Amino acid sequence: MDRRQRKTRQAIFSAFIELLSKKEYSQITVAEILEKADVGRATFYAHFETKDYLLKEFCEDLFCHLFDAVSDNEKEHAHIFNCNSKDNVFLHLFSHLQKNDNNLLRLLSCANNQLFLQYFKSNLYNLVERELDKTGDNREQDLPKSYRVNVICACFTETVNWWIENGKKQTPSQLTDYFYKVAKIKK
Amino acid sequence: MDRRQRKTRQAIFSAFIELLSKKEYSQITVAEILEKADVGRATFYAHFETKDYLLKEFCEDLFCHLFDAVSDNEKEHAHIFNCNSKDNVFLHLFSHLQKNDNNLLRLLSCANNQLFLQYFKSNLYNLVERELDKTGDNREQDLPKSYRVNVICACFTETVNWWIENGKKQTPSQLTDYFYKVAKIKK
DNA sequence: TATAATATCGAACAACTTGTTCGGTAACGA
DNA sequence: TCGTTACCGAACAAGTTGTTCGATATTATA
Repeated sequence: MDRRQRKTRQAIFSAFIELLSKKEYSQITVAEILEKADVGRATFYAHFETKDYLLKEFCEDLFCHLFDAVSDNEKEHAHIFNCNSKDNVFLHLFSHLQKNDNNLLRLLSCANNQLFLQYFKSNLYNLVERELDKTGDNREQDLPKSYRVNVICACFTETVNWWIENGKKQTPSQLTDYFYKVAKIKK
Repeated sequence: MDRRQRKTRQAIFSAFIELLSKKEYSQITVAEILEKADVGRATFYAHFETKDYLLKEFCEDLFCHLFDAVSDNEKEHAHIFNCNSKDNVFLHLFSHLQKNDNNLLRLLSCANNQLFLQYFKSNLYNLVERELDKTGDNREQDLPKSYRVNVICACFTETVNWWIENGKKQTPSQLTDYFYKVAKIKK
């Protein structure tokens, strides 16, 4: 990718983040993004078909990085973020969230949180499914597997949401503790 | 309220429901609503400040009816829907949903479901809190009460969501059973 | 360094959307 | 019956979206 393209793309993403933390997604206009990113109108549309596509690509970038980091840790027990390799995946996720990687928290706690939580949840699904398979947990309860996975995802998401809305007072390991209590997953 | 006002309001709501089940909320224009409702532009804006206010009032109408019905049942053990008064509130809610009162299911299962699930959840909060107080459940676990309530709401909402997305195969009492298993509320 | 490719600019553009205004008409409640 | 008020419809300004174009600057590459 051309350096100019990278720069433009980054400028647009940065402007977008800043605006998102101030106002609702639907209230943001392309003109505002252009001004803040200092980018021409035609250039914007050369990168993104519409504002919705900007959001989509933006979220994909964001969450891919987060979940890739977690998955890498799972496989190689060591990755770019230098986490404790013995962490379980959920503690790991909570830790990344606390470290505020990629301004993720800023987005999850703004007025647009529902939008991001949605993306967040869908990324979570595979992770939870893998975790359940690993522990053989789902056989113990007389519940459809997809139901159990969905509920656990919802619990995790709600844990993050609650944590943010209540001032982020708990540590990642406390959150993990809470989460395991309500989700009742085998350790 | 003037009969003309009632009729106009209802016409707009109906048009809105129909459009919502076909396309995304953000893609719906006021002009489309006007055409389907057969109502003048000025009239629309005499009723609702903006499209967002239309959504807000619409949701309030919708969920107030549902949750009022449930609350009434709780208090008086008999209400307009002629439900079994011995039902617990959650079974009661699932039953109403299955009966498709007020086209709620149509809305909860369309592309805009997140929009409504959000409203749904906020209405659920008080209900769950009351239920926990009644059973004294929250004292048993070493978890903040607001956290527990939020998680239970999320579980309920996710149960509904999962049920709809998987073809509504379960009965209300099965759903209640599932829900109690994952939420672990005292009966 | 020279060259070809291409990303950006900026300005203008049509099409559409939003929310308001206003005089005339019809339906309503009392 | 009569005064009130909701509705109509048409027009309107302001703002937004997405496109087009030629000119300019940056880039990768040979």
